[in-house]
Amino acid sequence: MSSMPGELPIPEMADVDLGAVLSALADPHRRAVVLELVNGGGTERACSSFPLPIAKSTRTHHWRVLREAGLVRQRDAGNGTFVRLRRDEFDARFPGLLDVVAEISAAGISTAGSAPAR
Amino acid sequence: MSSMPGELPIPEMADVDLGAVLSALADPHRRAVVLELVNGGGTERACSSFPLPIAKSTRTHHWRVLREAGLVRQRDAGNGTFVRLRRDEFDARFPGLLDVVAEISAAGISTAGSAPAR
DNA sequence: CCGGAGGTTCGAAGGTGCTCGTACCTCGTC
DNA sequence: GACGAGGTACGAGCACCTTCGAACCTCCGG
Repeated sequence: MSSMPGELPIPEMADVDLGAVLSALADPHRRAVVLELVNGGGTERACSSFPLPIAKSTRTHHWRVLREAGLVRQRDAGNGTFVRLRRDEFDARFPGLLDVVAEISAAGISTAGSAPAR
Repeated sequence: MSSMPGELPIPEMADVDLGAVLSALADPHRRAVVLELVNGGGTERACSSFPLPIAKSTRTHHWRVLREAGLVRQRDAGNGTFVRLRRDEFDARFPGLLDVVAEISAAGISTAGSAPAR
């Protein structure tokens, strides 16, 4: 439990369940967020910088789900909150999962121009 | 739409959504089944051969979910039904996903202490 | 000091998912 | 033909998920 200043509580990676992870990634909004984080290369991002077409309170809900599924770490900094993928930890516990999901999503989201088999 | 004798209707693989797949795999019972099928190497198996501790009607429900998520093909043969992974098709559309999930699950099922071969 | 942007909490509504029991069907077997 | 194993269809209960609005909080900037 990293009780660092502003750091929101997250589960021990060893306690994270694969079912919870898959459930978290099953939602389009959450998957889109994780996608951007993966493509962002481990950079920390402001929660407000994601163009999600949903209410504020719904966002808070989704951040909690992602946090409790062990996917992200969230930090409270003054007037805003920031998220960071738990890349290394997560990959150690679920090797290849993030990469595979990211690659598949990228292939499906592509501007239908370079999309292969269809 | 394979309307073969006894073949239950399944979606075109191109129409299968990643979210539906992840949802399907998020359930422990369904994941266990898929696991066994993956480890079974493409072999067809009787639906009744899975030791699921749930009611008959609940099984039917899970088979439908797996079918509609594009994961399995189901065949009605006389007094029983049989399932088969849509291995090749699925891998073409979601490369690596089954392998990754299978490997992670296998690692988690092991006696949780010994470092499994990786 | 005041306003607004960013977030959280709470409660509620609507939908979906997992579960079951019951009823019913279809084979294969005796 | 009767019976049982295997399955499906249907309805119900229950829990959870997603969504929202309203109220409230905390900062930063002017």
